[in-house]
Amino acid sequence: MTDATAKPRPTKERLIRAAASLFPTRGYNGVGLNDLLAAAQAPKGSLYHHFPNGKSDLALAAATWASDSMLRIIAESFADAPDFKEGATTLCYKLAKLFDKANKWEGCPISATLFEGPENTDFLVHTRRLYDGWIGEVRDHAERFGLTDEEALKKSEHMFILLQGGWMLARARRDPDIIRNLPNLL
Amino acid sequence: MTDATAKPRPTKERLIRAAASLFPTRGYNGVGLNDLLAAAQAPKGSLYHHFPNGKSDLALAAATWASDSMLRIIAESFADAPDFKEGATTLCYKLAKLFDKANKWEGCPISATLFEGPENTDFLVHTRRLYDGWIGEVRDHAERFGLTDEEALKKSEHMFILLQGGWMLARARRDPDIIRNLPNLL
DNA sequence: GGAAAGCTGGACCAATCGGTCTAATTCTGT
DNA sequence: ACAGAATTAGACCGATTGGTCCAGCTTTCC
Repeated sequence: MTDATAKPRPTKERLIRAAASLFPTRGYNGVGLNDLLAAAQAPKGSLYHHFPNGKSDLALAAATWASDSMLRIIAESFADAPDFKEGATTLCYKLAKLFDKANKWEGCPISATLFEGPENTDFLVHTRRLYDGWIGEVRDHAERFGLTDEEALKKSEHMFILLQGGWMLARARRDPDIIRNLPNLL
Repeated sequence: MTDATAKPRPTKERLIRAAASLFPTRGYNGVGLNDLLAAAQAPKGSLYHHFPNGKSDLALAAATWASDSMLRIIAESFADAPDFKEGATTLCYKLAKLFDKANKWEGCPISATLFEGPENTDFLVHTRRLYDGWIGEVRDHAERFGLTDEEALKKSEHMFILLQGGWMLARARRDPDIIRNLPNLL
């Protein structure tokens, strides 16, 4: 079946990727363990070996993994930008492209995964930390472009809000252009 | 138990109110029929009498009901406003107050209820319609204040995006002031 | 008063949920 | 080659899920 030379991804990573793919589209409670395990091609034993707390552990890990991807995209977008606004524009175009490509119309990987999970405090804290990670990454670039600390913070929070809100409207309308137009609102 | 003179709310309405209260906090899949029925103090038979398609029907009705409440809040906010920005500010303050008061930190009643429901097309269509209802209501007021059609549309979509994104950040941070500050980003 | 319609109460159902547990298997270092 | 650890495989579990169904209670209307 699988090519003998291609070594398959380790199980733990397969689980995380499957979770990061499923949770944002159907939400934490909308995805069952069976879906997860089928998508990851892993048996139940492996799940509870790698994630002793089961589903919730996996969800936290998946959200972190997805968040790291986003941090990378943010960094790439601002890396070669001449100024903040161009960086933001690049970022929005990259994200819109993801929508186009996957045609999956998933929600924000953090919000969709963590907001509707258990009332657990861990989930709330984790959500906040990951959000702040995004905002912090954008803020760093804003400061790099000469904005004062306060300006940079405001700017990055503004960017975050637009992204989250635009994401939602784009999802409902199935229209990635909404995200592409976001920088005009900055 | 209940005052004999006070006639209880009809069952159908109790179900809708319970759904509109539970779904936004825990999401469509996070709320079971048992929770719903317990909160509404109604037996299962009543649910399927009033909503033949069960949970999904109820969710659609609850989202519509919540959306109507929001439309009313929007109208009230802009009714006596001298200009668009003041109307928007009043709206944000009203919404922030809801957060303060209920201390429930629920999500947007439409997004939380409908986005993670069944893959059903009805849900998507309904989401879009309700969203457009909000945007349309704001747009009407913008036009009333003399903006051109195009300006008004842009403004109202902008407002919507800020509201959705700000709502999310406010929820994660448990900080209603984020919503109060939204008009400054317009 | 009586029949029909509207509504309620809840027993009951198959399917699925998240989770546990243990035996077998595979990997690792020596 | 071998021991011990890491990992897999999946049978199994009780609880809960959304949904069906019907007997009975009210209400309404003639």
